[in-house]
Amino acid sequence: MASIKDVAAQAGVSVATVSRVLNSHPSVSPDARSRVLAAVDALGYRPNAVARSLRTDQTRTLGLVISDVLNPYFTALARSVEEEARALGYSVIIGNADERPEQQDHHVRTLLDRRIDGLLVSPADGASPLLHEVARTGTPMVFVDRWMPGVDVPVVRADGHRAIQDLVAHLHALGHRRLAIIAGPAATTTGDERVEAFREAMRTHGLALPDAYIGQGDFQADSGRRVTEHFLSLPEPPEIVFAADNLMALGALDAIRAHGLRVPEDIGIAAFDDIPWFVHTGPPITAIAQPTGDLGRAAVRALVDVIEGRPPQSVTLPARLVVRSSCGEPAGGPPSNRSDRRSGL
Amino acid sequence: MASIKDVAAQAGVSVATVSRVLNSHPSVSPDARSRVLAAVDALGYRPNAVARSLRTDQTRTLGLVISDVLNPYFTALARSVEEEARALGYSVIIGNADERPEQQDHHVRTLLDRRIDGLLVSPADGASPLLHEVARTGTPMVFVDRWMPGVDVPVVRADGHRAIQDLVAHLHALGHRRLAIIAGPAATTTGDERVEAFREAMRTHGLALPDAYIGQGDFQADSGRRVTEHFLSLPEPPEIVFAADNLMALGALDAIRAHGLRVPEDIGIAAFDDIPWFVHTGPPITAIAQPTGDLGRAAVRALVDVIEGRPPQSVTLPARLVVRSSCGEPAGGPPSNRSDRRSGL
DNA sequence: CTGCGCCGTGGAATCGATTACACGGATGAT
DNA sequence: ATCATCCGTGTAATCGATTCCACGGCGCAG
Repeated sequence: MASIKDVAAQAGVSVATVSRVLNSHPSVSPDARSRVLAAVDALGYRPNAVARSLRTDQTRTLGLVISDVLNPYFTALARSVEEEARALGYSVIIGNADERPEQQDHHVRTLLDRRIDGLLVSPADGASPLLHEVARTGTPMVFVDRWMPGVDVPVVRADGHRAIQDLVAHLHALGHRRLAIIAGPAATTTGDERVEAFREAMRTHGLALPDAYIGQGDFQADSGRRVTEHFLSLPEPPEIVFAADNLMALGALDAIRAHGLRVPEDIGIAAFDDIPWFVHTGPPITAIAQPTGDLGRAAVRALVDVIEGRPPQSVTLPARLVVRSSCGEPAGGPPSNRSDRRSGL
Repeated sequence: MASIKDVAAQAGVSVATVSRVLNSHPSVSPDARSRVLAAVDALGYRPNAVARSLRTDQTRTLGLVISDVLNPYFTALARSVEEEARALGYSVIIGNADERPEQQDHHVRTLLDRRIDGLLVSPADGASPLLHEVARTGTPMVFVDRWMPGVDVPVVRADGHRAIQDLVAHLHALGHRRLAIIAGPAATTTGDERVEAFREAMRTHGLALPDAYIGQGDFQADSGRRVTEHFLSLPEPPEIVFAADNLMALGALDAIRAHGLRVPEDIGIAAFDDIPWFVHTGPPITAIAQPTGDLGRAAVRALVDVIEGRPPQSVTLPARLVVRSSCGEPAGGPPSNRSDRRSGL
């Protein structure tokens, strides 16, 4: 592969001049510039980003460590992150933690070894010493979706409090009283937060939330299955199961189907995260939608602000309830939810 | 951030010795080794991968350019690719083409600029001059899922011929005669191939496949919607719509729902690609499943073979039909498909 | 006419690693 | 005792870029 030396030789100038042309430095004669450009073209020369990074101490690359690539919520996030980053002249390297703290740390370390300019993380684990260390050493970092309490880093996330209140109000209005939740890992802020918001909403509506109705999941489908099995085995099973993410909702559906039960007649279901498929499940699933696109864009902007020395901003955007029929037919009869005419994918 | 010089100073040795310890070169005294290790630990030193790559001319990184991150098939593929690569000591940088040739080329170029050791591509476009060029210059490359005819590069993919034959046989047995297909872009091999296999299977069963029943899609949900609208407006609409990927199936469902039609009573649906949600759609969708995990692993192994100078192998694995109820109840009555008890996500 | 300053350019240092080569000392063979 | 060998180590070249500094030539002002 041709190097800058080859270009310099071909153009009859020094490497310094070639570099100046390539970086559009002002003081280069039109003559030299065109000879360099011609040589670049002739040789199909492309600057070696590795060498350039070594010298300039910047890679124009962002690291994004997401909790799970198989989760449509995170891929939607990843997509908007990459798009915004590209628009700002950065590339993105994605690391998939698979909800496993060791794997998260592995990716963080690898990304740091490659000297990425900044890190976007959705921590799979509230207590990673490595991430604490990273924050302490001043590596530009922004948390997205989840965060770590006590770490002074901008956070970009959606707030589900209001939407969860709306959800419980909706369920209450439909006559449901026994509501259960499949929680995310307590080690994640989103896990905690959603349970707390749910608990609070239940209190607001004068409903009890017994411990038996709080199942411990891990944001993966299997745990949704397991917890739902448990709910169904209770002497008095819940009327509604609310899953704290879409994959656990998938698992819950698996379990319900395995028991030969019908939704919503025998048991209702709702989920945090809205995905295109929820429109077409049997029945369509009531969900809380997050503004993934805005989240991704805001996260990148905050991170780039840190990197380029501007004061960054934490951002919290509201999530919103999307009512479908998985908890019983909303008043007014047959499906008429206009927002569902297109899946938006 | 501490460099190798700092470690050398701290340990009282030269940088060469530090490097030797780090690369477990044999001739280092136990004493020096332990002093270096202590210094590394004290300083929290991590080798700069950028500098290392510049010197050794290898990055131990693979590039993966997929057609669409929002497509669960490709994220499943990406996950298995990353896993296998990690097992072999490589990292993976994912580029998302979004089914757009320019964006694909953008990522290919960026990856090459970073001097990745090898490239895994699922070409969004049959004729990218850039990819031709890359193949010609001998950059290690392997095609996965889709390929480019006439480019001499190993291909790892699933073969759907047999599964499509099985699908048409199944539909024929259910009494369906008017089958339509939503094809992928003709510029992709998978697009072409699936139509051809379908056409052949129709012929085998003595069925006609009029041009009006071949809709042109682009592997995205919107096109599935559009093509299905068209099918439904035909004087004699098809009894079954077969979508060449899962996103177009999603779009088809959107269109069918918008028309207030029921599946499978009014119209049946089947899809290429199986995803966990197909079990829970209303009704569960008959699909052709690809062995994504094996595909990803085989692709990485083939690529690493090329990189490390071993003879690589093209691999073709069979896809298989998974019958559910979206085309009508299979003989034997109510759902009893054991393979659907768990979603496998 | 002289001198100052600017412009275009090249030489060389630099980034942080790896590694070829040289060198001194110890060891073993004769 | 002598010499070859080997081991552990350090010096310095190198990878491919960027960028500081110096230098020659030219234009312009005094």
